Amino acid sequence: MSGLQNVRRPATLASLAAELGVSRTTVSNAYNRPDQLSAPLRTRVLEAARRLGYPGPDPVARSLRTRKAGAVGLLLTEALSYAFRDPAATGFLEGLALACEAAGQGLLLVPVSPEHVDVTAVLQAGVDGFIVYSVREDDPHFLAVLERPVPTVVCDQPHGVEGVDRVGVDDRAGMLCLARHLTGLGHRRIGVLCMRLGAGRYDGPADQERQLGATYPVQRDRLAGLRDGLAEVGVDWAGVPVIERFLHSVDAAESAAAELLTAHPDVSAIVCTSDILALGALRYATERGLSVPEDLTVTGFDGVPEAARADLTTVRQPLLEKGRVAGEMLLERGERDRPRRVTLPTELVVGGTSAEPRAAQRFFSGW
Amino acid sequence: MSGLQNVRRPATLASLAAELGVSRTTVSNAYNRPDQLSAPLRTRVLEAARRLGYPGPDPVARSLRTRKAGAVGLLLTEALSYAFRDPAATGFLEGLALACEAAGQGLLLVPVSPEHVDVTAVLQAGVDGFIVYSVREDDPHFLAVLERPVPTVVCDQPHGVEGVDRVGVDDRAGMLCLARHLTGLGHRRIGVLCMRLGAGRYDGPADQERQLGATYPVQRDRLAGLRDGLAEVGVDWAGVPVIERFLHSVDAAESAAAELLTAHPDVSAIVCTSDILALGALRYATERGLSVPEDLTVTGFDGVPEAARADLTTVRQPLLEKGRVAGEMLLERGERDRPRRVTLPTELVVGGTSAEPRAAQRFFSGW
DNA sequence: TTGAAAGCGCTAACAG
DNA sequence: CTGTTAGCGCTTTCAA
Repeated sequence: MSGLQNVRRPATLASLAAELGVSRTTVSNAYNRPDQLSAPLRTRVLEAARRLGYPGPDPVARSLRTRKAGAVGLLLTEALSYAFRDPAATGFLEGLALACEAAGQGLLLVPVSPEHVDVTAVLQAGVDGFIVYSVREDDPHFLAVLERPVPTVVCDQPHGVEGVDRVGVDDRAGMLCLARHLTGLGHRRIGVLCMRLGAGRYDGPADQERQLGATYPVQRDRLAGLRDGLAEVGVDWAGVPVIERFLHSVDAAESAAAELLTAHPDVSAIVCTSDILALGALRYATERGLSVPEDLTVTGFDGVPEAARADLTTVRQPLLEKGRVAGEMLLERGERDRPRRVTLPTELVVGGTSAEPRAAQRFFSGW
Repeated sequence: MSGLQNVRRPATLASLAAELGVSRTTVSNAYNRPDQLSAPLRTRVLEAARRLGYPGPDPVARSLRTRKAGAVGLLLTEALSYAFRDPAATGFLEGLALACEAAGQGLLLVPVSPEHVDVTAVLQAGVDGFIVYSVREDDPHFLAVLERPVPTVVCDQPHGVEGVDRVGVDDRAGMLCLARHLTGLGHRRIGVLCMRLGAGRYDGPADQERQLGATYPVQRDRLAGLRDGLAEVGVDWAGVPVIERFLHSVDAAESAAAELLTAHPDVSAIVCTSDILALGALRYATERGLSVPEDLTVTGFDGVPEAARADLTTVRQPLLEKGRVAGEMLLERGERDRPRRVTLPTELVVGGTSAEPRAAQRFFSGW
């Protein structure tokens, strides 16, 4: 626990009222309903407040009374600081912040450590609702959020939670589109880099069983979209190597690319389930002396700014928009009869990192 | 009752106690002081809680009673969404988030619109303290923070506020160091791009008067450091053109660079008071067909990741560290006798965007 | 080990 | 326009 100590509160609404010889209501009204008292009296109250160093009604006491906290809680699957590091998260959060701003609501980043499961922070958060960003289906923090009697909006994952609104994109369709782009170019020998598929720390090849057991629907769907696309040209998914990384970072992806190409030197394209992973694959290619796209095609997913700068072939999703919609869904007043599901469109962005495979690679295409 | 998701609070501590036929204290203890009651009784309480859908003590009521909110407020000078867009802010926030995480404290982003001044959000925030990130000296939101009877830590600016801790870097010394690097290379005709200097929206040249009246100490100091460095080689500051931009973006900086070079085509170096501005200057140079550093030297300040990627000559400051220190200063237990001032070191990073000016440019150096 | 009592600081009817 | 009356839901001495 931190030792953050509040400085002693100098004055309260009651003490101010006593000082002035008026009722507490009057002081309260001076702040909350200026039209309920005479202007001169109000001025007198406010002036006395300044003199006594009274900063206005205590926010927590007001929240208790009015039953609203004026803030939205944000639950991330990762450590809090991740929010500021992953560009896809950053884009989402910028949109969310925009929505909060517009509604005059605060945004409370709830501190959860992915290491020690500790739900108290979720239970402790003084918020009017939660935004849950891309967490595992069985995340205990998420389960705690569901306990709280406040509205919740999920972004991306998990899917289909009863009574909870959700905004996301069609990951499967997006990836299918990308897959067709690659098969159209002639790629048949494809390797995959994906993000974590389950709760435990695991780095390495993800076999079919592991893929099917994934508790991250987004990853599951992106892989499924690729599988669909490859199936269309007769490529058996069982033969497609998938390398998984627990950490979502460029460094981790670089090692994953190394692992993939060492075990399968004949792949002509590396499909990554995120742009960050693709950036790692690109870096590995550069260090290995492979030129992209001549020697190797690399693709991503998300469409983050860094990807655009690297001219990456990817599937772009409207990150900022997704954040804004999530915020609006939560903050929108009015009755919701039933949970809403919003799916935003994706767009294939063909950059300079994908091209036809070399003739030699195509030659062996009956993989 | 499918009290799954909606706004109605299903049960309270009191109702649970009544249901079980025990006192409220006992239920409270079951959550907060497990050692104060028998294990079986505690189990009975917790089980009943689950059955009745009681999510544990209401956080707001608890906060009122215990006088701690479990969260830290963050005040930014800009719109909330800016926090996720400016890489310097992002680095700071990542560090701050790390500190909050470690202390189990939430981080509440306080919604302030730079347009309409509305202090209510600051007064409304249920937090145990504030971090103020780089705001104007006379920012009304900041003044409201000072009213609140909670500890406050300022990052960067404003300077020297009574009774308030501060963490920052020595902007003036950092810029002096950079200035010497440039004068050492032989630059004498220097133009400057700087961030906003005052409250009002202004874009254009900033004369000496405007510079002196700046309400952003960081900008003031960075300019002063440059002035000092130029004075050492006899360059009169009065002749150094400074172009100011209200918006801190690459686009804005690009137009500022255009403005500068149009009015002063003979400058051999553009010194920018931030990396973002420098990135804009670089872009302008590229579009104009100028090669950097052959035709033009460009420098930044901050040392954000994007700057490193662009191999920018800049002054690096420990952004993440700054955030962490700010958080720790606020959350640290123990009495503080007097306000603490922490100044973190800066480091000159010589990249590929600075070099000796062309001979022709040097020729006119008696500017 | 448990309970009774006393508020934390404020807002919202409802009267006057 | 102003005051009176009730709590919001919880924690915390202090006794039993």
